[in-house]
Amino acid sequence: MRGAAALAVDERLPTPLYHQIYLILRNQIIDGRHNDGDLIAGEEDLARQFNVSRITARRALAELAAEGLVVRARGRGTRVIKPPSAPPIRANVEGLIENLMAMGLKTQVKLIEFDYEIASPDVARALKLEPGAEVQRAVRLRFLTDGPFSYLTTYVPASIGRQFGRKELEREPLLGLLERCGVKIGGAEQTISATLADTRVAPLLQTAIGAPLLRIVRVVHDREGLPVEYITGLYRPDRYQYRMALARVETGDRNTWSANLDPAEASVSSSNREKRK
Amino acid sequence: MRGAAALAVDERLPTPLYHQIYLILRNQIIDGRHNDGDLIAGEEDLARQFNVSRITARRALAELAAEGLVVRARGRGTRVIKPPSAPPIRANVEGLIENLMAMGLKTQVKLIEFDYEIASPDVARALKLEPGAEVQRAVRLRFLTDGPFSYLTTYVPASIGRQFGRKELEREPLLGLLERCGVKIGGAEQTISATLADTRVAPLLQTAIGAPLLRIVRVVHDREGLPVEYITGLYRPDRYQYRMALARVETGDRNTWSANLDPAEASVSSSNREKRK
DNA sequence: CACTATTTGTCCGTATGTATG
DNA sequence: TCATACATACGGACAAATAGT
Repeated sequence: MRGAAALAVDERLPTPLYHQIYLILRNQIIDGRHNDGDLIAGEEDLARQFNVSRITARRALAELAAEGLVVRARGRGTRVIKPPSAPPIRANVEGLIENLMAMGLKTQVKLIEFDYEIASPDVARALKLEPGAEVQRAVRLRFLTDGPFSYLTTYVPASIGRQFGRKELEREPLLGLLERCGVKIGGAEQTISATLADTRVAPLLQTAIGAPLLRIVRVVHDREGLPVEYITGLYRPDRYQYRMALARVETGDRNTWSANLDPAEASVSSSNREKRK
Repeated sequence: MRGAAALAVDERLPTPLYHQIYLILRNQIIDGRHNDGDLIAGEEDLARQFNVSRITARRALAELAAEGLVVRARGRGTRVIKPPSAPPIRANVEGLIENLMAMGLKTQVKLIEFDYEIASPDVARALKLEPGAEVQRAVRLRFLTDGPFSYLTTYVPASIGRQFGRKELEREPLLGLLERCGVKIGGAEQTISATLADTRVAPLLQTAIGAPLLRIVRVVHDREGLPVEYITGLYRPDRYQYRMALARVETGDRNTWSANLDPAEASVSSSNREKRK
């Protein structure tokens, strides 16, 4: 009895009802709960389901139609249009760090901001600098053929950053620049999370304000464990996803679980779907 | 010249202006751009920055204050209140799959829905079942001490799922149940992405509609490569983050990059911050 | 070819929320 | 606080296209 699960919208929220419903339906379609051409609930049905007026339900469907997720026709109902499969173009690399390099080489970059500034508390802590130390800060946009997919803010200790400038950053991946500065990169730690697009990044990433973004914060360190780069990346989830394979590894006689990241790769999907007319 | 970057709100969006501004300020505070007790822009300043009226700016600040992110006092301005550091409690496990098991054992689970149904197209494809095959579907909420942090929807082929029921699902992690059914788990593939909380999951995760969520879609397969479980998990990013360490590995004489996930772990942070009064 | 049921498209009037000055 | 403008949401009514009998 799936339909019995209480679907509800909340009138007290700042978001309009029609948009709440739109989001739910959109999720259902993207999650693959329908086949291409499937008939979905009409205006009257939706209105009953969500306990709203027909006009409100109608507007939610209109938003879906404006985005091209459904087609509507009088007397025929509302039908789901599945995107032309949008097969994820995967970077054919193995290994995560190699992948990071390959990404830097295969995509186009635009340098948005570049300056030297006093490290903010969080940045200083991550790079293990004393408060007040200077860092090089760069904001870059990364492009795929069909548009921007990532917004990267990088911090490098000024001592290292002085050895290259704007032009190098626009041409080469930062990891490569660091290596050429004599930094022996040992590894990295990263945290994957999610945020919303605010008014600064939304226009740059050509997405809507309040759209979900994948957020990856990474600290790269050299072989001595000294941090050399602090980067936070915001990614459009429709164009970039983090893919990895987990393999079970038997360790000795105990029936313990251990794991290993085997063929790890970030997949870049090229969906050309647009937001909000 | 960081402040010069054009901050703007979009009037064409369905979200009210005051709420857009609220989200921006909230992000800035959470991202650590201020220290505890820092003074932030007042009503007049905000109104100028975002090109809105003072009342609108005021309301954004009022929402922040209601959430406890700032304190406001006449004549003293608006000051940031940093959450009590909220140190992420890390699961002390090594290895990703082991981690998945440990998570299942250490956290509380509530079974929301449980039924058998015909596999939707995407589920059938992921589990390599022919269209129309039956699957066991379970929706679970996972709790930390301070509240829910993940919403999990799992699909298991009915042939396997018939061997356990509701009670087992509430007590044991699904991976353990599968093992006891004779399934030899070989590994998994997962994709990490981001979405928005819709009206179904938002109340369950005790978060706002439209809040960002980490989304992990995973297919677990046995040693023959046959899929045995399809799971999509939605996670509150303030309570659950995906942490991993990347290590550079020298492979032979070529100066190539290879990578390995070494001490991988998911960190669970216990922030007790509440949303929307 | 009706006739009908269904479903979308369009219109009205009204009440409330949002935002400005 | 007030007046104004616009968006949101409701209920109801009718027209137009489609599919089935």
